[in-house]
Amino acid sequence: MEPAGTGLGREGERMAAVDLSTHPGHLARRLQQAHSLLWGAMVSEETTSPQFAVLNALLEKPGMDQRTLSEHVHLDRSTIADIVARLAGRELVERVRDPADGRRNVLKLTEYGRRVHGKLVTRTGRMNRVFLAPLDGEERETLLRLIARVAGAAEELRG
Amino acid sequence: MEPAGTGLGREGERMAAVDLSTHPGHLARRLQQAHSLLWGAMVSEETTSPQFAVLNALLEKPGMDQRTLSEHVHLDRSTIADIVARLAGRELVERVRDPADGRRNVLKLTEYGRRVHGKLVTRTGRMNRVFLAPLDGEERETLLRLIARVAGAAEELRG
DNA sequence: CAGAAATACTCAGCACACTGAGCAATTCCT
DNA sequence: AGGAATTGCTCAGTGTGCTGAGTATTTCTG
Repeated sequence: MEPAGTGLGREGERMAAVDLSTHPGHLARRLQQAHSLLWGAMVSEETTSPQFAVLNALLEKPGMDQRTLSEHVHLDRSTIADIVARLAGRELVERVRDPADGRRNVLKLTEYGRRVHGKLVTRTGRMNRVFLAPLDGEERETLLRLIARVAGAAEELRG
Repeated sequence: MEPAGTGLGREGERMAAVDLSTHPGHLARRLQQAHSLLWGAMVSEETTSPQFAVLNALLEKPGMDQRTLSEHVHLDRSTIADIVARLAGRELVERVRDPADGRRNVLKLTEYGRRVHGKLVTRTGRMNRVFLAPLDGEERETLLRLIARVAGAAEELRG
């Protein structure tokens, strides 16, 4: 299965360097980085992609608390707190303490937040077409499906 | 080509929420995050995946300066400086001013750095098998190839 | 050879993303 | 009802990753 898998170099080489282009983690980082650069150029410099994910989730399910939101967009509770604080500071999101349960922050989009989301949806569609331009329709679908499968499985490993 | 592409909601909905699982950027972030979690559990808590990429590049081409290194691993010059500083602090990497060109830092692995790299290579192989376990052999190859194509093309867009 | 351009790096500032510790509020159990 | 466990959030600390400004060194040009 592995022709020269362990990478025993010739002569006195102790351990050969590895080809990073076969490492999914390295590729994932490059992909994410390339995406975030393109996002800044084609979608928005103010609102980042994770921020958009939060806006989108809150449009779909207003009234969520931060924990539920964090599960929804697959982000850490602390990270969500940071992002929500920034969005609240920019008046895109309204965050109020739940009077019925004093632990929770109840989150909703503001009218302005809905407007911004709408604008970003359009631009995001354009950007995704450019981003995936090197692939044909079937390849695009395959890529998204395979990433979702690997990411989903890895996320399962630690609830 | 797009059955209901623009997402015009029924009734008075202004702009429907989007399905993030069709957004490569969101999936890329999840993939990277899941990977980094698994890395911490299966490979190393001290040495991160980008740090390993740097060690690996320096094993392959000792004597590089930071700029060359940054192109090699697709990381920013500032980010490389941070990472190299951490690795140098842990005595994994030797960083000396080039006497022939006082602008450059010449970088090399220490003997200790080579030992650490060797240990990580083995563990990284194990981890990658677990990470990609949900896919069969052909799917793995496809996933890596498609990511590399999209990332490479996007990196081209801005030299 | 002196000034200008290019190169390599550093530094500050911001955003994301995690862990672990701690606080406050609620719920559960006796 | 009262103490324990759970839940939701915040805060501090670390690492990754970018931009933009600034510094030092080398190279290019007149």
